[in-house]
Amino acid sequence: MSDLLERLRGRGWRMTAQRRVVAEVLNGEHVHLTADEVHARAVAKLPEISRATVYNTLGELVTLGEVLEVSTDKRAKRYDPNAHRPHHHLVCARCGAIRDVHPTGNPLADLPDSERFGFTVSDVEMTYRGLCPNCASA
Amino acid sequence: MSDLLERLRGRGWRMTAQRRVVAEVLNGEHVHLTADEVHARAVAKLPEISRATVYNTLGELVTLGEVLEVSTDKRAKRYDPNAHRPHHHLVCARCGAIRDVHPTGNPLADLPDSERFGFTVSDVEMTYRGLCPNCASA
DNA sequence: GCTTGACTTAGACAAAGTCCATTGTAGGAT
DNA sequence: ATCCTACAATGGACTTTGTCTAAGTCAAGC
Repeated sequence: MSDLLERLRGRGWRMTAQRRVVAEVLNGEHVHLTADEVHARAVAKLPEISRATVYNTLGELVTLGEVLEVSTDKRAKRYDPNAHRPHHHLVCARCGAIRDVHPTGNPLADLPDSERFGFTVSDVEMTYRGLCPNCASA
Repeated sequence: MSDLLERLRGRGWRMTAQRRVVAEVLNGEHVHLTADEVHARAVAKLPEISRATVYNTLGELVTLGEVLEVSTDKRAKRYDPNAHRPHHHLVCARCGAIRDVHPTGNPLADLPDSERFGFTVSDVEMTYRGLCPNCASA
């Protein structure tokens, strides 16, 4: 976590209380929070932080590649602090719980040229859907 | 297209002018429209149709499995009338163009049990990202 | 300890979608 | 053919998620 702050400082980031708090929230719990949840947790640590700042900071972290935006749920973007190991997601269709997963195989190779329509394909994002143990038993 | 209307009627759907128009819009163009675009096209055919009705009808079509919700873009849901042949999506990172694609392989089999966390996994959604020929040459 | 430009703030604004009370109507019953 | 009624549509207020702006604040270099 302090390494994250180090990296950011190394990139010429001006370190402010607000940015530190946002970075701490993301590093603290390895879950996938929405911007609003990040804001709520940030407010708990620094009451006067504003919504705009949280949005700005999240946006900067995404630009810097320190955090990923995930949109498994169609309501709000979620932020994934685990940006350094590529991975996909497994989402509970009922409660929305998200886990990081690492499928085998190379999905990029599974898209034949004839299915590329001239696109330069650079990335795949896979979202597995199902029911988590809790929701399945309910 | 009339088969869509037939199927719906067969399922006890009450057929109204509004629903017919929405179904026609979706069947007419095999592109991925946002709810607002559907609404705009529906208004062209039936000026007094309301936004809420379009949203309701789209939601019902999704529930009935006649149409898929796609959220490749994080702004708005898009609706994919091609619900009967399973497929994935290829999205241009710059202009947002979407194509349906059919990768080879079975991505569900690529998720080992150890990566399922007790979930009952039923579905995968793959989004390939890249640049379309137009945007790549620009 | 100043200065300065980057950062933060609050609140207005915007886009996408939902809710609800009221009005309308499809389709079965008569 | 007409009537009934449950289901559907309407429109406008509301909510959620996110962006923008003008003015104030402060981290860091000197």
